This record gives sequence, C-alpha cells and structure tokens, in this order.
Amino acid sequence: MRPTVHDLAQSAGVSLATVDRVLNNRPGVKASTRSRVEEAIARIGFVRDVAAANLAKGRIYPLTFVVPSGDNSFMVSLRHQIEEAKTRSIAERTEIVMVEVPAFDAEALVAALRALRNDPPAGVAVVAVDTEEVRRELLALKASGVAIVTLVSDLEGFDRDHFAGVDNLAAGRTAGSLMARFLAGKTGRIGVIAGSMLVRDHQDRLIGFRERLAEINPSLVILPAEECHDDPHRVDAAARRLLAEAEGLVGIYNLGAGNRGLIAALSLMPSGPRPVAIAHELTDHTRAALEGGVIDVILNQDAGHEVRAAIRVMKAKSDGTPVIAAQERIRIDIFLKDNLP
Amino acid sequence: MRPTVHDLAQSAGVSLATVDRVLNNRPGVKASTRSRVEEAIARIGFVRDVAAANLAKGRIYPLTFVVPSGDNSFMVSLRHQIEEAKTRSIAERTEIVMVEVPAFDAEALVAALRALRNDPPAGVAVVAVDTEEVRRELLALKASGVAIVTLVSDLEGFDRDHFAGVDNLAAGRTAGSLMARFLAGKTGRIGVIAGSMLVRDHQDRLIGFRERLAEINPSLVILPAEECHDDPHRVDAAARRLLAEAEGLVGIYNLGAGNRGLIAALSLMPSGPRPVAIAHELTDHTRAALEGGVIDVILNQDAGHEVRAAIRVMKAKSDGTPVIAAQERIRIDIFLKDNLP
DNA sequence: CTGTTAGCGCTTTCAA
DNA sequence: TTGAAAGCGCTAACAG
Repeated sequence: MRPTVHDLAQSAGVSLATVDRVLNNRPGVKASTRSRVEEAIARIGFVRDVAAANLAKGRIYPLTFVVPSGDNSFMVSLRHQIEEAKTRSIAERTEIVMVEVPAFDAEALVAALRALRNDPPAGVAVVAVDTEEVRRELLALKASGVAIVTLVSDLEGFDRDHFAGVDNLAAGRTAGSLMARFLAGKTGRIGVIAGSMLVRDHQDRLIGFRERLAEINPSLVILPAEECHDDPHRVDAAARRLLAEAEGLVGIYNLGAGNRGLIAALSLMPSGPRPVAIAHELTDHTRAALEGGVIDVILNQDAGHEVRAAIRVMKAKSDGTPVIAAQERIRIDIFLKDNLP
Repeated sequence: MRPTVHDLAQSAGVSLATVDRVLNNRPGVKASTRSRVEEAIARIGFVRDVAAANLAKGRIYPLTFVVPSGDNSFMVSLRHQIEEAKTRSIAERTEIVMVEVPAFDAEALVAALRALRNDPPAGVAVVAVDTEEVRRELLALKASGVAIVTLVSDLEGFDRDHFAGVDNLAAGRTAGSLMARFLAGKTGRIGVIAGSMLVRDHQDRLIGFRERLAEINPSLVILPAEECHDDPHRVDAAARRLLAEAEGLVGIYNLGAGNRGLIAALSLMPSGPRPVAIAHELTDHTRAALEGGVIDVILNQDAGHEVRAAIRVMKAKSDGTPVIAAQERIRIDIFLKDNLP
C-alpha cells in the first residue's frame, strides 16, 4: 500500500493538520517540525494523491481563453474547440470562460486581460498580439500566480509558462522545402500571399520559406508577398493577378488565411499545368481542395490539440504537477490528399 | 452547486445505497425504484464524479501491454514509452505490466494472452500477429470484460475497442505521393525494401505505395520488394545491390525497419545525385540521416502518443466513459529535415 | 429489496 | 505553533 497522510503523520510524529500545512506550505509550522515532516516524506516515499486533494478542496480550475473574434476559419475552429472543452468541464473540473477580442487589436486585448485582475483565474491562455502593454498585463497576471499559456502565436523572449502552437519559422521552411522539391529543379516565379507582415507568425513563415527555397533552388524567383489581411476576396484578387500576370508562375504559397480565395482563383484556371500550391490550416475548404488536386499540400496546426494542451498545462502549472512535454508539443502537420485524418 | 449523490437520493426518495446500486447497475433494485432514480438523475442533471468514485473504490486500473521483444528501434522506443507510462502510474491510478513475446511468434503471443485469463486486467493493449488463435484468445478476454486495444498493427474486421496505430495503406500512399512528386515526372526505377510480406502493415504500405505511384507517374518502374526481415545487415546488402545494379535507380523506399542498413548503403554512394529516399519511423539514426540529407522523408507514428492513447482508451472503456476521438487518433507524421520535433 | 454507517486520502474549521 | 474532528462525493459492508 502506498503511504497516506496518516502514515506520514504517524511517521513524523505530528498530526494530520501539521502534515497538511507542510504539504501545502502554509505558514504556522516551526522550522524544525517542518523538516521533521519533510524527512518523513522522503523516508516513507510519500506521494500526495492529487485527486483526493482536489475532492477535499472541492477544487475546480477557472481557466480563461482570450481569443480573436472574426470568421477566419482557423479561429472559428479554435473557438469551437474551446466550446468542446467546456463540454468536458465537469469531468475535468474546469470552468472555462472564453473572451473574444477583435483580431489584431492590442488595446482591446489589454482591456480584456486587465479585467481578469479582479478575480484572477488559475490560468489564462491567450492568442497574443505582441506589444509592451500586452506583455505588461500578462506579467502582472503571472505575478499574481496565474498560469500563462500563449496560444497559436508566441511572445518572443517572454517568460510564459507554455506555448501551445507551432514553430512558424520551421513551418515556413517546411513549405519552402516542399515547394522546391515538388518543383524539382524547375525554374520560374513563386507567388506569396500573406495576411499581415505585422504579425509574427506570418513574418516567420515568410522568412523560413524564402530561406529554404533559396537554399535548395536559388534560381526560383520569389515575388514580393501580397498582404491580403486574411480576407478571401483580397486573396482571390491577388491570386488571379499572380496567375494572370506572372509569366511562368510555377508555385504559389498562401501563408495566411483566406484560402477560399486562393482555391477559387486556382479552380478558375484554364486546364493545363497548375502551379504547386501550398497553404496553411486544414478546413472543409482546404480539405476539398486537397482532395480535388487544387492544393498540393496543407500545413496544419491542430487546434483541438492546442486547446487540450493549453488546458492540461494550465492545470498542471496551477498545482505544480509535471507535464508530459512530448504530449503537449504541437506538431507541424503536413497533409497531402493521402494522409488526411 | 452541481448535484451529488445525496441530492439524488433525496430527490428520488431513496437511500444512498440504492442510488449507488442503480448508478453502478448492481442487482437487487426493484425496477420501479430503479426508474424512479433514473428519472431523478435526468431531472436534477446528476453527473457522477469519477474521481470521487475512484477514491472510494480505491480503484486502480491494471493494464497489460503485450509487445514484441527484439531490438528493432521502433519497438525499443515503444517499450521505452511503456516504461515511461509506468512512471506516471501513481498519478494516473494505473498498474502497468509489460509482457514481451518474440516478434512474429503467434504461439508465444497466444500463450501470453492465455496467461492473462486467470487474473484478467482491466485492459490489454497488444501488438497482434493475425491468426485465428490470437483472435480467439482476444475475444475470450473481451468477453470477460477486458478492454482490448490493438497497438501499431490492427486486426482486420476484429471488434477491438480501439486501434492505436496508423492507417498503413494511407502511409504507403503518402510515401508514393511524395516519391512521385519529388521525382516530378522523371522516369526510372524505384527500389523497395520490406520487412516481411507476411505482416499486414508491410503489405498495406506496399500496396498503397504502388497504387499511388502508378496513379501519379506510371512510367516509374517499381522493382519487386526485397524482404529483409527488418534486419539492418540484410537491408544494407539489399540497398547496395539496388544501388549498384539498377540502372537509373531514382528512388528507394524502405517500408520496414532496419534503416541503419539503408543509411549505411546510401552514405557510401559516390557523390552525385542520390535517389530519393523515404523510410519509416523517426529514430536517432533516421533523424541524423534526414539532417544530413541522406534520407529525404521519414514517415512516423508517434510511439508515445500510441501508448498514452492506449492507456486513456483502456481506462475509459473500462469505466464506460467517453473518449475524445480526435485526441486518440494516431497521425501519419511526415518529417522533413525542416519540421523535426 | 432497501437503508445505515463507516470509510477512501486529503483539507479545513475550530480549539487548545 | 499544533491537534481533533468533520467532511468532499462516492462506495461497501452489514443489517434489516
């Protein structure tokens, strides 16, 4: 039988209450008594039963997700996954609140975070815009004991508890590799469509893409990125322009959202060889485009995994429990039409 | 406050014991009383607290993994992950036993499974060889209430509770796609190395690979698969033969284990264009080969994920709790040197 | 067939 | 600074 608090109390020659005080390092224990208990813990190999502790405490984990509003497919799916997680709240002892703020709006984000100060949750998961103010606000929360998880987009050099998202530089490099390999030495122009170069993820993807493409096949000409703000209409227009104007457009990479526009433009092309098309995020639209051969590769981050990982990490951090690092790492999924889930 | 058994008992006008009986559908409750309680459950929205139940029951989940012995890197890593899981046993209330049986040895497997009959665990996860006897043995365990999870390799049409592994037909198709796309219309010969054509996984991979390659570029000639029984030395020899003999060997696919042999053979090639090389399972060796450009693509199944999924599913099945399907699905990971974890 | 009562391992008043 | 005792939500004897 694994030792319990009773065994521990007996073994240390103190009462249950004292054991509990030491275990939860609460004040009011003489240093000598404390060390006597700690010694006993080591001696009998006591490991505290978190489930029992949570039961006794009636503990639930109040967790807040702060995410962008708007109808970008990926964010829609992220929010959907948060709703799904709410479904599991009773079983997982969580109480999840989702706060939506306008995308790319630092002030709104700051306000939302500040509002959490009054009644701080156990953890905050946030799709962060990177400004000084945002960092300050998150730091303040962290200082008051809130576990901070950055979601999807990380804050460079910021001491969050965890990042639940992918390495976008690596994602860009992966796109570059696949583009170059699929073109196998061919030369020509590559069109790039981005959301906004003000967002870190997109910057990183572009940098990685260019780097890798240049490494493998420097003869390819990468056209300047078209910023379409994740808007399908603008993506559509930009893609048409690229396809019509660029002589020898052999590849096209949409590193942002708005794939519906890309798919529409590609689908309208006259038959004949299509450029290699690579985009991000698996949605109903991109899945259909992959299956139909309109898009060749989809790079994906699993929103469900991100949300579940964020929750597990916030809970773990909030009670000092270890996390399984490999489990919480978010992969850069590469989907061809052949390995769709 | 969420309703408890007390509320339920009161609301149904019965005692705690009766509530408990219907909750765990134990016998000895009049049908009318039972329905009265069930009604109350629905009325007040009672959801049972599994953690508290487990505490009261002192419940632990005895789980048995039956896996092949031998030094194939993937199986080594699978066993390592099982050991890792043991590490978490106290927290997860599991008691994990790992039984090793010689690879591909149906009789030994049957014997190992039969031995579980005396004291059946809550769940069995097994890397199964597909024979009638094995199926019969697993069915018998299932009939006595044991949750059955097939690991890595599934049993076609068998009613297991879950399969924790990848779709190998899809994996083969993915390999075929990548091979064809990387070769971009080039013609030539493709060498294939397999472990054993008696194993379902390998059959499936080969079928998928051929199919897909033929669809995309029928001019490629796929050489007959060399069966090397996952042995690095034999793989090495086979690869050398292929590289030396085959005029215009443009690609090589190892769908089995023994990648050390493949890597050795490729590394010894005179400089000049190498064939596109695709293999399975990310290990220290294949990682280094990817990084060094010796291998182009590694398809992977995450052994850690498989083990964790198997455990979660066995626990869930064993107490009738739902599983999060998307979380337990094992992906076909595609690794290039750019997106290594 | 149904109910009473004493726990599971830990926390939390309330006294001392 | 310490301890005794009641209780978290559920289960399990043991009586009736």
